[in-house]
Amino acid sequence: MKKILIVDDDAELRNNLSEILKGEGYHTEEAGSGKEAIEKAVSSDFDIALIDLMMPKMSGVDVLSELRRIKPKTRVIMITAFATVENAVDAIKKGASDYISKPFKIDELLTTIRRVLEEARFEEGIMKLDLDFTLSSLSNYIRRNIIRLLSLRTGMHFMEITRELGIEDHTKVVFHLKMLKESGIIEQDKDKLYFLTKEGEKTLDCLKILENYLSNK
Amino acid sequence: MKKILIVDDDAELRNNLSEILKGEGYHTEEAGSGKEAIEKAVSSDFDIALIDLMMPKMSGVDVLSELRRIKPKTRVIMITAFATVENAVDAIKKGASDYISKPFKIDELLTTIRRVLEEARFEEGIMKLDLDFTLSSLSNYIRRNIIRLLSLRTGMHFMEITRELGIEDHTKVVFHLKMLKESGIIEQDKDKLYFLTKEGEKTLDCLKILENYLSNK
DNA sequence: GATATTTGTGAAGAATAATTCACAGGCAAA
DNA sequence: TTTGCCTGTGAATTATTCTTCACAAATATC
Repeated sequence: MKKILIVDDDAELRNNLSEILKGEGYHTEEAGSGKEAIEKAVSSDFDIALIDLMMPKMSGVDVLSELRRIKPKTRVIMITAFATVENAVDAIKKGASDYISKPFKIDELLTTIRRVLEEARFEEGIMKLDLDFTLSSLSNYIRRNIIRLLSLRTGMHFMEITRELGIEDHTKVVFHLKMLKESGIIEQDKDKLYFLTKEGEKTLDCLKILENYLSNK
Repeated sequence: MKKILIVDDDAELRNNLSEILKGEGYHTEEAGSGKEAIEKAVSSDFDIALIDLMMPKMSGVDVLSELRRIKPKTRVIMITAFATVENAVDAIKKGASDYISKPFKIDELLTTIRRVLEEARFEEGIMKLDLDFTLSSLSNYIRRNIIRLLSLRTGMHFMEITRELGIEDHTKVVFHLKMLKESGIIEQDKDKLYFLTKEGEKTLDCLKILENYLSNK
């Protein structure tokens, strides 16, 4: 069940929203202030936070910023009575997923929530793919060595790599180079020199992190 | 061929040592000062550095510290004329692999070198194994999910896990649980509850690190 | 231009990992 | 005692990954 945090200083509106969302099958919690919102967010993982822009003390934008910092996975939908382009753009820039203005039709809100959840699901899938890719690239000893080699001496020829690895059958190296190329970890320039891509450097970082972590036991 | 860097301000001793070690089948290079030693170490990977503790300007301990920083894989054997417990302990604490005092019998030195090389080989093997293990455990989606599950809710029954994963064929889960058990990542108590081991928590940490790293792009 | 070296392709096969299926002991509830 | 669910085993099958081999285009070298 998806969890939604409702942040608004208007208790009646909070209650109404909460009832409606519960009726739609969501789990909801309410916060009457920015401070309360952050406290609840710390102790629990919400899928979505509906945040009123205009609140006394801590403004909605402040709550947004803090929430994004502590729970980057929680999607934020900003709600406000005074819709201006500036406010909206500002909120989106600061990481809000969407922005709707009071008074809103409840269907509009529900649609927005569903879309944002769908987006989250999709992006999570993308991340899963990235992780799979990275891990499967790193899972092979030869590929790890190729990555390390290319990080030390950037721009190596095929035969250089093969010899450095001490592998007799060059087509074996071709195989792993191809895999790394397909994963976007390495690339070749016009002179056939192999390089680590940006992604490849990130992957190498991951490897180093793991090695460090495992060696400091 | 193993590469040894000899660091001593006494040119004659350097030469003698170098000749002997070459005779034993090692590749050697010489450095007459700490500065020179670091320069050579930067541009080349040595398996072992023999460092005299007492040198003008940059002391052997300073060379040791710097070398450990830039080339952690190079093993260091400290050599000194004035063997004191304090010096020895200090050097070992700072990462020297061993410590011998002048005048030394050449056999003593050769034995020490062989032992240190053997240790290095062993430790490298262990680390490679650990890394392979960890990566292959993490390389599977189902296993990653099991690890995550057990980190959230420690001590789960087999069927709980299976249902939570939404997998119909329970024997599939058995397979991955068995693999994780064999890898020492999870274990079962007398009530058949599954738990993450210490190693498992470390593995989970690795996973989290990677996820965080990949998501903040 | 001939020859050698580099940099590949594609298919077959071996090795390893993962899934599926048939079955079974243990235990708790009816 | 029977029924049903939990927790498995072991073997057969399928999928995936890796290696090997026979061959070849492109480039460099003599």
